Order: sequence, then structure tokens, then C-alpha cells
Amino acid sequence: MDRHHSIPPMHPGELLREDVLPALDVSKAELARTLGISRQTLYDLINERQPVTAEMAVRLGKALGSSPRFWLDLQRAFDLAAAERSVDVSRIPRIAAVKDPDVIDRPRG
Amino acid sequence: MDRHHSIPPMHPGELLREDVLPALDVSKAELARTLGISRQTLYDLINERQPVTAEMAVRLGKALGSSPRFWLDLQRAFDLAAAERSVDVSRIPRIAAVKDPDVIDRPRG
DNA sequence: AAAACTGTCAGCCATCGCTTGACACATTAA
DNA sequence: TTAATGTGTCAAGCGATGGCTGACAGTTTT
Repeated sequence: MDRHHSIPPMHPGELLREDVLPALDVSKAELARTLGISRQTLYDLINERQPVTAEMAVRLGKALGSSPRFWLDLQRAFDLAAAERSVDVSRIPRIAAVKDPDVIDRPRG
Repeated sequence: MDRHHSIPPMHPGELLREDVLPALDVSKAELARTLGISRQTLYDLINERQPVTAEMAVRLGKALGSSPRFWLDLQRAFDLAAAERSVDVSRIPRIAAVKDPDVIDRPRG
């Protein structure tokens, strides 16, 4: 019953690099300045070497006029997929029933 | 528009401590063992000194039979609220229109 | 009494998120 | 044609994080 679950999670840097930046008429150096971060940090972000932290999400949200949650959600999905890959869960027994309300899975409205 | 979040976001540790653990008939020491983490780490988590990381979310998900995303979302809301408090965004100008790329489920393809 | 559980501290360590500084090269502005 | 700016990228440094082990003292379970 695992509906949805979009395919492979994208790193926020990819979106930034492929979609956002090209649409903007701003140099990377200037974007970094605008965001109040170092050029290196933006470089790392864009090249998917560094995640969008909560603080970074807030900055991006302000500058790009989007919701910080958007960026954070993107990152979380990415992190979760990675964790699912890297953590061996096979030795962890289920000690409680599935009583979880499957999150505030806000169906987007 | 975005109203204020009516409720201040809860740390996952609080839920773990107040709701989950009491409902379970498992000692904390054993839960730590079950999760494959140290007793200290569980202690820190429960006492809200440490966050639910993606990897931790996966562990909790497996053991408690809930979705890892549930735990991660809880943490994300918490982190975001903190970031919004701590990051001074007032000097960051909006350089792009409010174009919220309607989040996660990018149809892709 | 022995075994297990509890709260909590202290110390350690690898990694993380970010920074500055540098270099070589490319593009744009005066 | 210079000067300024931008670009890709590396290296080193730094404080904070996430996690661990070990310990102690007291409580509960067996």
C-alpha cells in the first residue's frame, strides 16, 4: 500500500543549479553575497556536496520568495533516502504496532 | 497567507517520552539496545538534547512500526522554527518572484 | 544478593557546516 | 588595454554536532 513515493529524490542543489539559477539573472558570486553566505558554500550547495540546512532554507526562502519548507522538504527526502540505504535495519525488531498517523501528510492544498 | 503556526513545534523527544515510551512495555535501556544505539544517545534524544537524524528516523520507524518520515517531519518543523528565530533575514532582498514550485511530488517524466 | 534499570556526567572523536585565502582562467566594463 | 568582476576549485581551519564509551550512585526486579 505504498502509493506515491516519487522516484529518486533530487538534491536541492540540482534544482538550484538546473532551474533556479538559470532563470535568475544573477551571478553566483552575487547570489552568495545576497544570501549572506560565502561563495564556497554556495558552490558546495550547488554541487551537491552540502545540504540545505534549516538556516539555509530560510535564506533561500527569503531571497527566492519561496517557502523555506520547500527547500527543507527536498533535502529531507534526499537525506531519508540516503539513510534508508545506509542504515541496516534488519536487526531491529518491530516492538510496536503501526499506530502512526502517517504524519501530517498535508495533501498539498 | 501563512498564519502563525498556532502551536510551537514539539521536539520529537517529547513525543517519545510522553506518549510512545509510556505506551510501550519496554525499558529505556532495552529500547536503546533494540534501536541499535547507545543508552546515552537515547537519553539525549528523549531529553531533547539531540535531534532525530534521518538515520535515527529510520530506526525509530522500524522499531515502532511507523513511518520514518513522521519523525523526520517532526524534527524538521522544530528545526525550521528554530532557524526562523535565529537567522536574521532582514538584509536579504527578494530577488525572485514568489514561485513556489509546488513541492515534493514532482511528476517528473 | 545479583542482575538489570535509572539518571546523569565527562571525555573522546569523526564528521559537518561554514569560513577565509588562494590560484588560474574567462568575461565584462572603463 | 587595463581593471574589475566572475568562475571553478582546492586547502586549511574552526566551532559545533552526533554519537560513543565508561563511570557513579541509587532504584527496582528477580
